[in-house]
Formats: sequence, structure tokens, C-alpha cells
Amino acid sequence: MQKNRLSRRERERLNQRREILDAALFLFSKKGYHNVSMHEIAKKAEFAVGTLYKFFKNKEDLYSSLIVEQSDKFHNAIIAAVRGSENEVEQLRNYVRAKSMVFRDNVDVIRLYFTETRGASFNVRTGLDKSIRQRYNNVLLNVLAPVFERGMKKKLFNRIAEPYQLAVALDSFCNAFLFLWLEEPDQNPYIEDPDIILNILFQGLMAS
Amino acid sequence: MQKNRLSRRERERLNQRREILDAALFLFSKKGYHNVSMHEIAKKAEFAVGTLYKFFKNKEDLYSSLIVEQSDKFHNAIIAAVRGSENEVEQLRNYVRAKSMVFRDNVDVIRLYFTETRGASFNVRTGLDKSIRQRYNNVLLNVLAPVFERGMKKKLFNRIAEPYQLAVALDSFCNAFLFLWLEEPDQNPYIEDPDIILNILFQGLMAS
DNA sequence: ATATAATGTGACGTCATGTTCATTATTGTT
DNA sequence: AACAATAATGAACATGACGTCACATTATAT
Repeated sequence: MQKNRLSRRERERLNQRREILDAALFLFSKKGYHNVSMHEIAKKAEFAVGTLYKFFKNKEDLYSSLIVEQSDKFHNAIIAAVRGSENEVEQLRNYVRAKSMVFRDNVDVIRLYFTETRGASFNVRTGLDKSIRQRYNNVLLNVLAPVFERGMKKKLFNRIAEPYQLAVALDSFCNAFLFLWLEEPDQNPYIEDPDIILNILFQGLMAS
Repeated sequence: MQKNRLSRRERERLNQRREILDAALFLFSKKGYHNVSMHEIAKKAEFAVGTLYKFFKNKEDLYSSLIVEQSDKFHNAIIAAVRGSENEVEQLRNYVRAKSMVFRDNVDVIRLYFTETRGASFNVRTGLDKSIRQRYNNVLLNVLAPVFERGMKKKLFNRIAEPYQLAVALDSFCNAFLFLWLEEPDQNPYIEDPDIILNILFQGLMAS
């Protein structure tokens, strides 16, 4: 009886795949796609170049796999966090908290991730960026927007904009604040309390 | 008496420089830095490759010049718009309007611009991205934040967050909304009325 | 112990691209 | 018109990267 369905060999291969991806992630996030060669990745992962091609069709395939894998990890963490409460206000807090943690714990990857989702990256043709953006848009549309929607139905929230727009707005300035911290950690502290961000949404600016 | 201090020769050279940059902009914004060769730029600009090197030290210098020039153009347009009114609410509206127009009229460049300011671009070492981000941060810090500051002093605005934070917030969801339009123009209309964006800030979400 | 299959290796072919520089063309001056 | 100075040209070069494949090494089965 084995722990899972995979043979020892298969598990080993999976491990190797992981090690390659780890090495690639380290290098890509530090130097960017075009400034990292397959030889460099091979060396860092302690494999021969040829071996990489046993795992990935080519450089772009390796890169795509990396990005998609990491993105899914982030998205799932955020989705799980929101699901962790029944109360809409608390769900928003969980959202902000989860996002903050993802940023804090994956600084290097986050930089890489944003290269793909913001701005035309190197691979305009491949459509990788489109694909990732679409995946994330689903998170906003199917997870975050419904929170606003339900909150409005329950009369917890005012309908100051459409739920989807609010989802976009909240997400965007989460990113903005976290970016400040990411780029200048000394001047912009890591935000522990999600309400610091949420208050901008919760309280209106205008004096009545 | 000549129109300006420049000789005919100098003006011609400046024109040629512009034509090279225009060609480069067209290609870079469509295909990204690494997928455009100097030969390609030369051909599009109707010059020989060697000529490009009379104007720019190398490919990266050409690219930097392009980005810096365009960024300054955008920043100046936005600064001028804010200065166009005395009233703080109107200044915010002008800010949003100016930003929207910049996006609308420079779709291709904007994509390129965000590649540089968001995420680790190809040239992590060169510091171009840092430099541009810093320039823009100055706009937020010295132009937009003071609007919030003054509005608070005049009791027009509630102090729901620090002026700088509000500047970041407003800017980030301007970007977010404009990006929606930029990526999926059919599903997300171009926002003519700045208040659609500003209302999120002006009215609090929470039902009291 | 031997044979066979599976896996790993890295030198090398091929190709693309940034940059140079000897040559050619253009412009300005006497 | 002749000459000098300046500018433009593009073939050639140097570099470096991707991806292959014939061979070496390791694992498995008999």
C-alpha cells in the first residue's frame, strides 16, 4: 500500500520538476525572462540543459508553467480566505488580509506576476498574459463581487457603485498599497490591519 | 531672425530623432522590447541601422529616451489639468479627466509605460523602472496629495486617511477602471464622467 | 551477472541580433 | 567647379542563446 497513486519514479520526477521550477523562479524573478538562459537555469537546478527539455517543451513552456502554477496558488489562497467567514464585512477583511500575506510571503514572485498581468509583457502573441488576467478576473467576478452584492442585499452596504466595479476598486488599491510597501519597505510599513485599506471604501470622503 | 535658436541642420536632426522614436514606439508598444530588433526599427524609420547609433548610444538608450519622454508628456498633462482650477473637488475631477484622456489617446504607449512601472521589467539593473516610478511618485506627492490636504484644511473633506494614501488610492483605481476599458473596450465603456470614479471615494460604502 | 530499458548529459549546430566601421553620398564653402 | 567636412549607409562581425542528439550513466528485470 503506497501513500498515493504515484510510483516512486513518478514522485521523483515530480520532485525534479519542482526543483527546476524553483531554480527558474529564483532567476526569472531576479532578472526577468529574457535575461535568464536555459543553461543558467540548468546550472542552478543542477541538471544538464537537455534534461530541462525532458520536462518542458521549450523555454516558454517552462515559464508558462511557472506563472500559471504560482498564480493558481495565490488565487486559491485568496478564495479560501474569503470563504472563511459568513459575514460580508469580515469577508472583505479576509480578502485584504489574504492578499497582504500573499504579497508579504512571495515578494519575488509577485513582481514576476505583475509583469505578466500588467502591461504588455514580452509575449504579446502567446496570450499568457490574457489567460492569467482572465483567471484573476474570475476571482474578482465570482468571489469578490458577490460579497458586495450580498452585502447590498442585506442592506449592510450602500450601492455606491456596481459590485463588480467595487471589486475592481478594492483590489486595485490593495495592490497599490502593497506595492508601496514592496518597493519602499522603509517608508511604507506593511499593513497589518485591513481596515486601514477598507476604511477608504467604508467611510465617504466628503464632509456633508 | 529665426524662429528659435536652432539651425536648420539642428532642427532636421531633431526631426530625424523624432522619426526614429516614433517608429520605435510603434514597434515596442506592439511587440515589446525584446521582440523588436534595431534593424526592424531602422527599416520602419527608413534609416540604415548605423544611423540609429548616431542618435542613440545603444538599443537601451533609445528605449529609455522613449519611455522618459512619453512619461514626462503624460505627467505634465496631468499636472497642468490639476492646476486648471482653484476648487479642490474640481481639481480632483480634472485629475481623473486628464488621466482618462491620456489613456484614451495613447493606448499603445500606456501599455508600454505600465510594463516599466509595474513589475520587474527586463531592465532590473538599469534602474529605468525605479526612475520612472519615482518621477510619478512625485506627481502624487506634490500635486495630488496637496489637493486632499488643502481640502481637509478647508473642511471640504473628511480625514478618512492621510492625503498621500488617498492620492495613491484615487490614482490606483483610476488606473484599474481605465485598464478595464483598455483591455475589454466592449464590456467596459470609456468613462466620461469623472464622478463615477470619484463617488467611490466621496460616498462611504457602509450603511450607517 | 547480464541484458535491456530508461534517464541524464553537454558539446555543437543554427540562428538571430546588437554593434561597428570602411565606404559612399550629401552638404556647404571658396 | 573643386574640395573639405559632415552625415548616412549596410555588409560584416561578434556574441550569445535555444534546442538537439549521439553518447554515457543509472536503474530495472531476468
